[in-house]
Amino acid sequence: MSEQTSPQQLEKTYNPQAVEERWRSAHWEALGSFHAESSRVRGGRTPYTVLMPPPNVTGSLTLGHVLNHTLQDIFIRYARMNGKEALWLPGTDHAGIATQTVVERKLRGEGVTRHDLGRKEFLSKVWEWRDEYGGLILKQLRKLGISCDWRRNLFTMDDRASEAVINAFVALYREGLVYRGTRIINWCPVSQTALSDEEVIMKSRKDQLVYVSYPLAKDPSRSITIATVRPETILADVAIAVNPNDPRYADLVGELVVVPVAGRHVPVIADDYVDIEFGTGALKITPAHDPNDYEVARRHNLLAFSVVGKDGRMTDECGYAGMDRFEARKKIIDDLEELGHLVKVEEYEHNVGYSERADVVVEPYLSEQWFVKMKPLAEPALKAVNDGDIRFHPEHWINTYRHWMENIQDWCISRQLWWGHRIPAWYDEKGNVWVASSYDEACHLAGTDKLVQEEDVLDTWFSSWLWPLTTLGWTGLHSDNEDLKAFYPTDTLVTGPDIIFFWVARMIMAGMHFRGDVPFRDVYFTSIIRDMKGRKLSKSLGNSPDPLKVIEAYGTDALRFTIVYIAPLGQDVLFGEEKCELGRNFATKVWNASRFVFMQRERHFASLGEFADAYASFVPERSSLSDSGRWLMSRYNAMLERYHDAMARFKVNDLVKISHEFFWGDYCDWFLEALKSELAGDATPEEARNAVCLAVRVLEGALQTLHPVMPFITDEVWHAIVPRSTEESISLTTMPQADPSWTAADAAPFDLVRNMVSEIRSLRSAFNVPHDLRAEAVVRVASDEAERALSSSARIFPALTRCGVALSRDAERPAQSAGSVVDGNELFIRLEGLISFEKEKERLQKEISKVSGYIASLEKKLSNQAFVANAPADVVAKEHEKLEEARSLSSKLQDNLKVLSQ
RNA sequence: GGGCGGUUAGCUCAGUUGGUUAGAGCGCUACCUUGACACGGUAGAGGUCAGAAGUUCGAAUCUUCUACCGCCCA
Repeated sequence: MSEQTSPQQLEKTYNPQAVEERWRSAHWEALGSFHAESSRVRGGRTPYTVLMPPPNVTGSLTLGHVLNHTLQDIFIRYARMNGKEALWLPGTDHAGIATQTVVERKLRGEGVTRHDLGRKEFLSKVWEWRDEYGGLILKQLRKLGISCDWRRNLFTMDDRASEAVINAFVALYREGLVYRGTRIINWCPVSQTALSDEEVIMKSRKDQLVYVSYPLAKDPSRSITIATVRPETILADVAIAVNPNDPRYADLVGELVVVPVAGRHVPVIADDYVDIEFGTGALKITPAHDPNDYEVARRHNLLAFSVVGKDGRMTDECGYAGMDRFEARKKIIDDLEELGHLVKVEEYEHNVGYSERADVVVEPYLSEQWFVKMKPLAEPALKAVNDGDIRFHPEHWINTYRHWMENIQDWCISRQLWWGHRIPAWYDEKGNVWVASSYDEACHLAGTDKLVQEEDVLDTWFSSWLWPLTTLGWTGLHSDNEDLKAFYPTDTLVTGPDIIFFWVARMIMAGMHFRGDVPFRDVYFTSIIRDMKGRKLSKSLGNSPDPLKVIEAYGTDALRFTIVYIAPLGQDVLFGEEKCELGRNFATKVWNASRFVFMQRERHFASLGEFADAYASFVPERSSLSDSGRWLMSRYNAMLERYHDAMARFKVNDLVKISHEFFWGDYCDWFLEALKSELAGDATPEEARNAVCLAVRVLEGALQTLHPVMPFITDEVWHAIVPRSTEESISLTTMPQADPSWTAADAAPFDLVRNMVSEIRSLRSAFNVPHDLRAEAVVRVASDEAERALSSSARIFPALTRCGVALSRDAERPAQSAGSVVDGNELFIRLEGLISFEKEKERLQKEISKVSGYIASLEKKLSNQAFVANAPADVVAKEHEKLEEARSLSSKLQDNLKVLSQ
């Protein structure tokens, strides 16, 4: 046990770097403060688990990560401070294509390809790379001060996770949910691998729509014209299709036409798939290069063959072989023209699929791949969300989810890469496939050891979809352990809506299928961060600030606070580095206010020990508090109620605003300002100490509510409240709860004082009273309560308004004064030599006409029988009340005006 | 083509189940270095809530249509 305590005096200026260094993750990691244990759940504590979306191991920290992980940290710290056994599971993702690309690029710099090295050697190079650079993102995340259980850090290629992947694959295969088949898949010619539909991004692209005529074999004078955006694939045509209901081509169905350039004869077929409206109504059928054509060809028993290779170059026998597909496109248009087959060319804008990683046009490619049959998995996953077992925030994402689930396509999971989980399938000499968890098992099944393993690896998402299971130690169908029992299902998943299909939907499927229960209860979809012009952040635009530089300039707390403050649930956010001034300014405010409170503590207590004793036994009670103290307790408890409510509704953004507003607006601007004059006045030592204890108590509570957002500064200040060891933490304290016994009635007296202060300040300003001139005010109080409230806070007026305030039940308006009405009490400020009668008349006139307009609208409303008859009684009563007040205000103002006019 | 968002002060956004004289932050204007804080304080200016129609005693809020912007899926 360390006896070290933190300094009780705060430095004069707030230095975020020093403070944050003191309370870095490393400090808490060494102490194990954020470790969660299943044994404590068994002992009765409620678990709360957050699953970190594993960042890409090649990645470095972006603002997206900052937002996402700050939100997760807020959820987890909030839960921890509410007595839950809070577990945050961190890890990284092996990111097959991205990582392989990075390492291959590095090798290329050394003049080596992965094929030169061979698979085994290459993989060891990738691991070397991972060990050297793969920890970067985690190191950077630690800088954010996030409170994970780092002992449980998992990498998707770790043995435990790999075992789970293999076992899941084998299990699905045996259930008939994984299969191997020949299909048209999305092929990335750059990465040279298959991609799933989700890894293809549709982008608008200007191409040419080329009209080509195909002469009839029996009568070259007649022809049929088709329109295509991919003329280079004409070489692989197997038919021309028309709609059976299209009278234009009815007589041609069954005829043979000659494929231009290629010279082959292909039939004209009739198929419902053809859109009569599009182009000429005749469609070339090229089954190896278009999934729809592939289906048409199957229906008509036509063979498919390909003319574009894996590298995106032509493989035909018509003289284009070796040319890039886009060059071939240009050339064939020229050739068609020369041969007289080109009818016309139109500009044409359409959507084309691009590879997400390599950003090149994806080639629909006919090949044998592994797939997961999705329908049976989708059904329970859809039901879980429809039944509300999983809730989305914001809710509307349910529509997108539902639509995808209802139209789900099989998932292509094989990748022609080396980095990843190699598919556990082996081929014997006859080409039979044996799927098994190990080579030995496969040999046993095959009855031979002459087996060759499948070359392909699995899609990275095939390991990510098991994340809720593998992070808790699941390794296969029947595996179970204490962590799974205690922490599965997890609670809150924070992630971007862009991976709702890739990841969220598939995790739900895997959870339901392999564990029979949802993987999480709530999914919080984060905002997309854009620059100040609303553009997506990207490296190429150079509009992507480096979070680490922002942290250096403003502090981590400031960045965390700012990004959450500006990111409402479900809305995109526009981020500019300078917005962090918001967080920096607030951190400074927290620091300075705390410093002030501690100064008062030093002043009114003989020693820290004496304070600590008094503070330990301090209970804020109405009888011992001033009006401002009671007001503070009322506001504080109202704040707490809204704060917890915001959290329950996943409105993290509101929660931050609520704490911020309370701290700055209520605590600093009013309570501390009032406290200054209370302590400077004739308060007894006991009253003063009581007030200081209250100030510290509410400061401590406010720090607690801010802690999930600003972990560093709150821990620093918290340690200065009373002597506390550096092994203690505000993060391990219990979050204050609202005490409903404090009500608005407790706030009322001081609210009148506040309103009076504001009105006096307004009048001073309206008449340009020099700020250093002390003025005299008279208040004709309207009630005993008002008199009591104003007189008991009388000493704060001079400090806050530079006015002496005299109270009276029957004061006359002093000559040469400005007048106003505050909550029914008449206020006059003597302004000898300053007041312009004309100006005051004008001001009153303006005020009166404003109130008259208001009165008129209320009268109109209340004289409307339909309103009185239909509106709820309390609403009508409220309107009457408003009218009364407005009338009384109006008459007082008019009296004022009359005095001036005499 | 289908779906989902958005349109409120110069800018960025709040506005809970319809019942306010429509709010905040930034920016702007004026004043203020008062022993916590100028990364601060005080006061102020600024909006016919995209447009139209409808429902209602009452619409920024509900319905329909229109326009524009953004995203997702075909």
